[in-house]
Amino acid sequence: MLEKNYQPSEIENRIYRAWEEAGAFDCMRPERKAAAPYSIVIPPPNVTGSLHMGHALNNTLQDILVRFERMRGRDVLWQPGTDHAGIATQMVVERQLMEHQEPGRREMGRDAFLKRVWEWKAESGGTIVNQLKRLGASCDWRRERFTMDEGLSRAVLKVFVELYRAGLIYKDKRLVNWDPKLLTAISDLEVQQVEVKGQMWHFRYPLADDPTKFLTVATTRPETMLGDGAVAVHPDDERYKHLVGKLVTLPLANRLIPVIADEYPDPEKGSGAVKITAAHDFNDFEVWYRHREQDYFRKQLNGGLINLFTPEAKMNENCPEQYRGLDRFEARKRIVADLEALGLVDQIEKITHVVPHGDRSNVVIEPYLTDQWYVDAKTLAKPAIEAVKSGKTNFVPKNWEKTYFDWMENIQPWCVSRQLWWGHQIPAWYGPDGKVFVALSEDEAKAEAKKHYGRDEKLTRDEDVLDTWFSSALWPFSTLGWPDKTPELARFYPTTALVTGFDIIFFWVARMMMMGLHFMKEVPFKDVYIHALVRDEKGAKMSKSKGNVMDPLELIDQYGADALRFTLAAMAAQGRDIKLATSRVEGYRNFATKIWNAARFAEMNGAKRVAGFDPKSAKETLNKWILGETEKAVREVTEAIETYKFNEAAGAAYRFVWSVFCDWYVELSKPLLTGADGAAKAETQATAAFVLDEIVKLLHPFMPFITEELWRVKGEEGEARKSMLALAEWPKLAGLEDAKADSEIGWVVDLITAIRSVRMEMNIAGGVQIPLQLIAGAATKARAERWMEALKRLARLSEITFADSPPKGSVQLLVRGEIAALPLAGVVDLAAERTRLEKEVAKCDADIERVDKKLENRDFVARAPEEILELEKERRRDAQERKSKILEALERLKGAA
RNA sequence: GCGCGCGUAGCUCAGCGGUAGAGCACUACCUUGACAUGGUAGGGGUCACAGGUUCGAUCCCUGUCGCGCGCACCA
Repeated sequence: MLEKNYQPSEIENRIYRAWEEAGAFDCMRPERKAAAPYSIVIPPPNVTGSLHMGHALNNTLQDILVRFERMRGRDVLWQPGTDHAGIATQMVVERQLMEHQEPGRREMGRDAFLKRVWEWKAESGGTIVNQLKRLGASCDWRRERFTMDEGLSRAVLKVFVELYRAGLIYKDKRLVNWDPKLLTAISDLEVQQVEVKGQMWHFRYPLADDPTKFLTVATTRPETMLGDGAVAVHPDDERYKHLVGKLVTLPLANRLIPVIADEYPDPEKGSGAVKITAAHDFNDFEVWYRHREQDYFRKQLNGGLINLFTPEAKMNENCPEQYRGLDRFEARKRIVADLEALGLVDQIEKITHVVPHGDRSNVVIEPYLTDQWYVDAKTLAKPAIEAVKSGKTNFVPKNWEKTYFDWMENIQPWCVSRQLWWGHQIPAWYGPDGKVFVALSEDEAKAEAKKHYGRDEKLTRDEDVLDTWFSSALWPFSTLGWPDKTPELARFYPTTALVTGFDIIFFWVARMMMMGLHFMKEVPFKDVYIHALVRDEKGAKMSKSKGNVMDPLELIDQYGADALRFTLAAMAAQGRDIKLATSRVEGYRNFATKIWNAARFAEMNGAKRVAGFDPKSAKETLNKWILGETEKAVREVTEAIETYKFNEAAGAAYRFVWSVFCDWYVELSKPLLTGADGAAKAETQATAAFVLDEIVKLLHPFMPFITEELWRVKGEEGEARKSMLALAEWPKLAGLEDAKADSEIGWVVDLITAIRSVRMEMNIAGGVQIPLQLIAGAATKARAERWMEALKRLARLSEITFADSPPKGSVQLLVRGEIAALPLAGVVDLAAERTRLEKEVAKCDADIERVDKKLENRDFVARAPEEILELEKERRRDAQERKSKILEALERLKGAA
């Protein structure tokens, strides 16, 4: 016996365990050897993270696809795993050390620190996996991987070495985005442009020839002036032409720097003269690069590039003594003050400008000249662009392809080295002279070094680790066992679909494309489904600081995983953010209850599954009708999931279950289930059980827990079922739609609805039973007799009789062209009834007029397609007929008055 | 500056060349034998605005206004 209400919390854990024990999510199950493979790799969450709403959406959608395909008989692999998330994880552990007032990572040293991170991983690493299970994610957990486990590390090593040997990874000295808080280089993608209020300082640099005259430059970062190598002006700028080639004095540093001509300065902007600090500004670096062979740069220290800030945030020896070792903002203050004292500050403007910030540290990024490792992304991007152009990989929705192309076609070298400890250490060793040996192991590097130097030399390994996204880029093949030739790799690569958020198209999708194509010679996935962000109900991004974060686990506790999943699916329309309100989750929790109660109804009425029940054998009109409706629903849901229209799939299932099955089939089946006709009763029980089974299958990808539970409980002859719904066969129905059944049930529905409506309008109390008189032909009479009991119950009728004309003073309804009369003279106000009918007539007139207008339009008649023309004509006929019937009814009413 | 998207019922959103839909909220009524986490009925929309294409535009095109996002630049 089912409980009255569905209690998700009592069932979900048990069901999930049952799936795992049955190996329901295992790929390569023996019975599916011949089945077509279907694979998805999970976007690996941070191993020490916890489930947020974005994960909930992302994994719900994947789970829908995976469960759907599993039921369709495919050999499904949903490959799970977690990411080591270099910067994020290292930051968390460092914060912990600080909170516990323990020594910092530099004091404790690399090995001890890494030990701590591994401990933290061991401690918190299972959290997110368990949370995914609570959501119902049907991953093959046997195959769970971690980006820093042994196998994946081997893949990283091999990729790095091979790309290096192919010249696609190289070390280069160029400007990087330096994060002064985390003390590491980061990639362009990790830089966020933030609009801030700031100031623009205008400084006067005295001319060397004539110190009473000045050249004015402007800057937003005064402290960088100490590293200036030149002042640039536009070659056509008449104001400065005479100064080109002359020297100016760099104040405070007391160096002479040249005035050079370059296209870069915009004469319209500021003073038109730009200070060139090549080691601290990307544009200035370009200017320097163009002029690097000129004497005036060559003579300068360090090839003309003066680095002010070392990784320890100290200023180096090129910096005047009094500013050394200062924090950059402190240096800024002092330099401005000192220049002011010298009378060299021309003006200070208040401005709003965009300043680069580190996405993790949230501090201002410093362009900084260092040696880093780069991937030649431009070369790798070419086949990755081609693969999407040729349709080997498809983006859904398609418009994301443009974003992908824009970025890929302008791709910059990818800086992959990070000055962190947590991650894959770069497999590069240096000899005493700085010569680099990139190799799969230290031994291999030593051997190479010996060959090079002719003797054993002490080698030191590169301290840096790789960008986290480097290992993520290999995920679709590294998780399948690459570089080994595993059966899984052969079977499941390329994967079928990738489901991810638009925010990591560049970080992840693009890079998987590049690496997959390079190393596997095939795209990593055929479809990329890009979903939107989950926002709060007002449309704001969820963030801890705003306090508007919704916790998926709390929602699961409160409403059940199925309700949350269904909500996310129902709202996942392509190309639109999800604004999530708890009222929606509550609504779909109610839906779960509704399904539960429909099953309870079936149970109470002895609707048990009949083995071998053939839906085509149904004789009863009602059963034929619901079977046809089921077929329609199956078709809609199937097509929608196939095309990644999750919201349409969820909507179709919802409407079918609630508005069709519960609202009408259940109600109309009651007389059959309690009636005397044994054959009809048995068929209805079997049909109800059959349709309920189909419902539970259709909903399973969306609501796996409740459906699995109902499947289990509602076995044949009431026995608990041994098989798992997760492995059951997806509904396949055909040839069940029946026009005659549709028409009869449609009439019943229309009649009941019309009577209910008029009862309300006439203020007839719900408990009052009223008589109905049908003025109808033989066919309708037969129908009415067949549906007598249901009609009486659902429309609250005392009796149904038949007559040739309506009794005097009755309320007259037009249902499918025939009059249904409610003899209510004395009960209802006849004047009100007259008004009601007059309104009906007016409505008909409006309809007729609208159609007439169209039909009078020659162009319409000449150009509209045949079927539209027919439709309109039919509408006119219908409205006309309706109108005349109602007019007759009005006459009769008047006659009665 | 370049690109993408969005303005549809009070709210959150579907839809999309052929008479506007859902959920929530609202109003009224109903404890009828699956379900009050329910049922029944109802109110509520010049589909942002202006042009154009079309027999016909909420839907396609152009522009305007408003909002959001991404990328690039800013001495």
